[in-house]
Amino acid sequence: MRVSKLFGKTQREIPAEADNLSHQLLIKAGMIYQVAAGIYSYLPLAWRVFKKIENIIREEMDASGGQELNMPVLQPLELWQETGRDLAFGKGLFTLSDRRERKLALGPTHEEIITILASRNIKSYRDLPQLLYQIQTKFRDEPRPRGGLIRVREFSMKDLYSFDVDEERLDQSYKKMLQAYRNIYHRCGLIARMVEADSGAIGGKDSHEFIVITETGEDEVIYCESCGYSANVEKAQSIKSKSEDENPLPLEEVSTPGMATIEEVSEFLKVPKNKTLKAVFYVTDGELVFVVIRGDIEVNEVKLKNALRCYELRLATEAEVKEAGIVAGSASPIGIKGVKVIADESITLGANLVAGANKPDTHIKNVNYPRDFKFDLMADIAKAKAGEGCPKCGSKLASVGGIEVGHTFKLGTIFSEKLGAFFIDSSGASHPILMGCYGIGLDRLIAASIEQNHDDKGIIWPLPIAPYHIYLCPLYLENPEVKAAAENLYADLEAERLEVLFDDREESPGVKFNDGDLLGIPFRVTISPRTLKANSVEIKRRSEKESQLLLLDEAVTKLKELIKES
RNA sequence: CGGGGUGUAGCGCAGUUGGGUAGCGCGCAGCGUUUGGGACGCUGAGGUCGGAGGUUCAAGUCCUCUCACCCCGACCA
Repeated sequence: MRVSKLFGKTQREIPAEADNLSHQLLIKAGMIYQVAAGIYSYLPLAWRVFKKIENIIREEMDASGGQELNMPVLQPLELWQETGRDLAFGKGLFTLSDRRERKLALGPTHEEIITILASRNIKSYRDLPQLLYQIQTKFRDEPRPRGGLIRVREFSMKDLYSFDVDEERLDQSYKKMLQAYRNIYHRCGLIARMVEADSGAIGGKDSHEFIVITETGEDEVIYCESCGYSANVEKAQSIKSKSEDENPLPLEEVSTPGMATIEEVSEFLKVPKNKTLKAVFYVTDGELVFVVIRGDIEVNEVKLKNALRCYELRLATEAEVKEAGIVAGSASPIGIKGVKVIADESITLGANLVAGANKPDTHIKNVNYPRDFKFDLMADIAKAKAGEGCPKCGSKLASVGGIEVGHTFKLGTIFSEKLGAFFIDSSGASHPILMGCYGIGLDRLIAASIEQNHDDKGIIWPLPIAPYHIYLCPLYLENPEVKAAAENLYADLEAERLEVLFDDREESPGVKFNDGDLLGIPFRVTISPRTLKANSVEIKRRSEKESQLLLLDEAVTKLKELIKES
């Protein structure tokens, strides 16, 4: 490909709205163009990267026994109502009506469709196991698209679904996929960390995410250096500090004028935050919920949502709290009525705590559970923090940010039961098929790869996903010798079917070098009067500083070797 | 949806306070001189000032409504 003909221009300045690194570089390199919030066009260079990633994924899926198929984007909304996932996805589901006013959804994922498909085509244990996948466009009306390709509304996902006869076989399929995923990330030049995850709207039991650690990641991983435990913060557990055992003292009301937050109360009463109780109010599917948790711990809303088995969860407004007759700032589980109370397990860690009094400007000292209050449900709804104890080994937990580039779920039988995907075993008995699902976001993989492979000059593509392998960069093209040598070398490289981007523009060396670095092509081949004097070309890896001279005659063979080795 | 911000040439911005000729840099086109890490000179093209309505002799600037985009939070590949 000749740069002079390449569709898409590099930019010297980046649009103000791009503040994420991969987003900035993709735009600066002229690889993507934003059409609307979370909707992008891919220009030829980025599209080549996309297709390479797609092929790597396809190869790995096929190698582990997957069969590729294709399912529709347009899906009847009824199907979603049948599994209740129209509610689970809520507004995230793009919906529309056809000319007969039939409701349709744009598929955000395909468990429903694939399960129906399985129910028609899998009848016997002899038909199992199956690994079925597609690489296809998904639509999700994200509340807030962001970060360029990291979070978009229209994106490409490889989604594979496994079908097995029992848990044990499901585990085997699951393991197979985990290994395929590791291969994929490795081949894309990514270091991805596998962590325990919440299964969210997809549902199911075991779930893992693959997170690429980056500076600008939107996910948080809690992990343990010593035993290797790692989990998304949404799922992570931790051992919280416990205050010293004390004998319960009698309740005592204290005046706390104007003190509403835990900080204020703890400061005012000279009591550490972990010896206070905090009240937090949520509204879930229309109902007010009172959450009690130790003052120094934050509520993990994902865990809370799971504990309540609800679709919608949000913090209650002040008005809603007031309307329920609760005194914000001094709310207390003691003597509260008419509200569902959820307690975090942390309330058992410590004695003689400070809680609200359900009276303005008043708190109560020496509150002890179970002596002083009751609740409707106790669960682990605490957010884990770095510095707390590892749930597996007790060592100190740490935290890092990253981008989720893959998610796997053991679905079990939730979909097969709802949608009637059963098989007959060898004894003639009918069972629901055990399912798993496994997703990788391709667009995000591109973004993550840039986040992990770049320098201040631009992108450094790992060879397997680079749009081209060689940046052929002649200097002083108006010099006939340079011109002839460059054209010849270009023709020879093309003849060997090497992937060459030929910068045939009459630009200054600085412009060419900078563009080459920005585009991140792995090998740069420079030809100039200087190199020709030695009858040679200069070769430089994008990832390294040093360059080397190669004889012109040997250049093609040598480059071929270098690319093969990489 | 809650909070914050921005819309003026392809990109980055000034001009809005105090209404009166549409500006700068980069990029783009032509010519010339340069050029081993984003060169310089000259000439030129490019604008519904996000949109609609209003006030005014006159609106990029004032008023009303509206749309889009970005950032922080709830969502997730």
